[in-house]
Amino acid sequence: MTRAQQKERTRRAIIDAAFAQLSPDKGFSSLSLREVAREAGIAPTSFYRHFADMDELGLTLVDEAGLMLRQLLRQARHRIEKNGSVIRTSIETFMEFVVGNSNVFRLLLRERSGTSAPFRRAVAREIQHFCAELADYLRKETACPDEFAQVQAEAMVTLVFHAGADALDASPELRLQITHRTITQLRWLAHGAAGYGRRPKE
Amino acid sequence: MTRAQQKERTRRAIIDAAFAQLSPDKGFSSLSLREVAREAGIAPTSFYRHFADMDELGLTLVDEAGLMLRQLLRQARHRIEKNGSVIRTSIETFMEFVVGNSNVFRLLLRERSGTSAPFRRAVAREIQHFCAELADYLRKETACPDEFAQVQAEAMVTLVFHAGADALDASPELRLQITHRTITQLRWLAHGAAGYGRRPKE
DNA sequence: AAAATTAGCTTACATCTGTAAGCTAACTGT
DNA sequence: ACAGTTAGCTTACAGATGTAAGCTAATTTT
Repeated sequence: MTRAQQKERTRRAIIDAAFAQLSPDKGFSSLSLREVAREAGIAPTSFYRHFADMDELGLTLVDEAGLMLRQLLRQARHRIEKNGSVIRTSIETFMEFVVGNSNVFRLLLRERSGTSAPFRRAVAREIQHFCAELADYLRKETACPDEFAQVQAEAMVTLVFHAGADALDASPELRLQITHRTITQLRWLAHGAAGYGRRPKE
Repeated sequence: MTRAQQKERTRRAIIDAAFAQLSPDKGFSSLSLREVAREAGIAPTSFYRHFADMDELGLTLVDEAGLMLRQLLRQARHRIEKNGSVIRTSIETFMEFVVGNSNVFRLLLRERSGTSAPFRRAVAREIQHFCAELADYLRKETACPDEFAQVQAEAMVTLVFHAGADALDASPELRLQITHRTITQLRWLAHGAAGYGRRPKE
C-alpha cells in the first residue's frame, strides 16, 4: 500500500471517528481532539498531519453531510416517479434519512444555530443548495408560479427540517403523527402558494 | 437590607452574568462556572449557595426566556387591536424582540437542538405554550377551522422562529427581506388552512 | 544507493476546569 | 443576649485539554 493511500485511510478513520462520537448528548463542539484521535487509533498530535484544526475537521463533516442531503433529494425524485404522491413520498423519504442517519442530521441541526459563524455559514450554504434544487423541481413539476418557487421551497424545507428535529426525540408512533402533521402543513402551503400566491399584497 | 434580599440580589447577579456572557460565539454549554462567578462578583464556590449545578442555572435562564416570549405575545395582541394587519404586525413585533434580545432568543434557538435532553424538553415546553396561546387566538379571531388551529399555529411558529434565526445574522436590509418573505409564507399558510384545510385527505 | 520527505509516536508543559474542606462574619430566631 | 444558620471567601487538588519539540522509520525521489 502506498503512503498516500495509508494517509487517506487514516483521514477517513478520523472523520468516521468524529461522526461516531456525535450523539444525542454530544455535539461537535464538545468533541475533543484527543478523544477523536484515540478513537481513530492515532496519537493526539498525529491529528495535525491531516487537519490544521478541529474546525477544519468540522467543516469537512458538514460538507459530507450536505452531500448526503443532495443524494437524498435525488432518491426522493426517483421514488416520486414510481409513486405519485409528491409531498408524502418526499417527507417519508426525509424521515427515513433522519432516523437512519441521526448523527449526520443532528450535526446540521446544531451547527445551523451553533456558536461558530463559519459553521453556520457552511450549513446555511448546504441547506440553500437543497432549497434551490427543490425550487427547480417545484417550477418544473408543479403548479407553483415561478417567481414564488424559491420562497415556497424555503418554507417547505423549514417545516420538514423542523419535523425531522422533532422526530429525533420521538417514539415511532409519535413520529407517524409528526409526518402526518407535516404533510398537512405542506399541502396548505402548496395550495396557498398556487392560489393566493398570485396576489401577495404589498 | 435583610439577608434574604441580599441573597436574591446575588442570585440575580448570577443570572444576569450568565445572560451577559452569552454571545453569538458562546452558547450556554461553553459557559464556565468560574467565569460566571467572576462576572457576578463572587467566588467560584459561592455559586453553589444558589444553584446545585450549571444545569440548574441553565433551566432558570430558559424559564425566564419563555416568560419573555409570552409577554411578547400579549404585546403583539395589543398592537394588533390598534393596527389591524394581524400577520404583519405579529412578525414585526417578533423581529423587534429577536433583534433587541438576541442573547435570549439565541439561548432558546440553541438549546432547542442542543445536547441536553432536559434543556431540549424545557425549551420545547416553552414553545409549546407559545403555540397553544397562538392557536387559541387563531380559533377566536380568524377563519381557521377549530380542529386545524393547533397545526397551523405550529407551522407559523416554526416559520417565524426560523425567520428570527436568519435575522440574527442578517443586515438590516436583509432583515426586511426576511420579514417580507415570512409574511408571504404565513399568508399562504393561512389561506391554505382556511380553504384546502377542510379536506386534508388521509 | 543516497538523500529527502513525512506519517506517526512519545514526552512534556502550561492552562483551565469543577469541586471538596474548612474558615469568617453577619444575620436570624428565640 | 446568645446560639444557630448561612452567604461568601480562600486554599487546594485531581483531572482533562490543546499543542510544542523532537524522534523514528518507512516511503519517495533523485
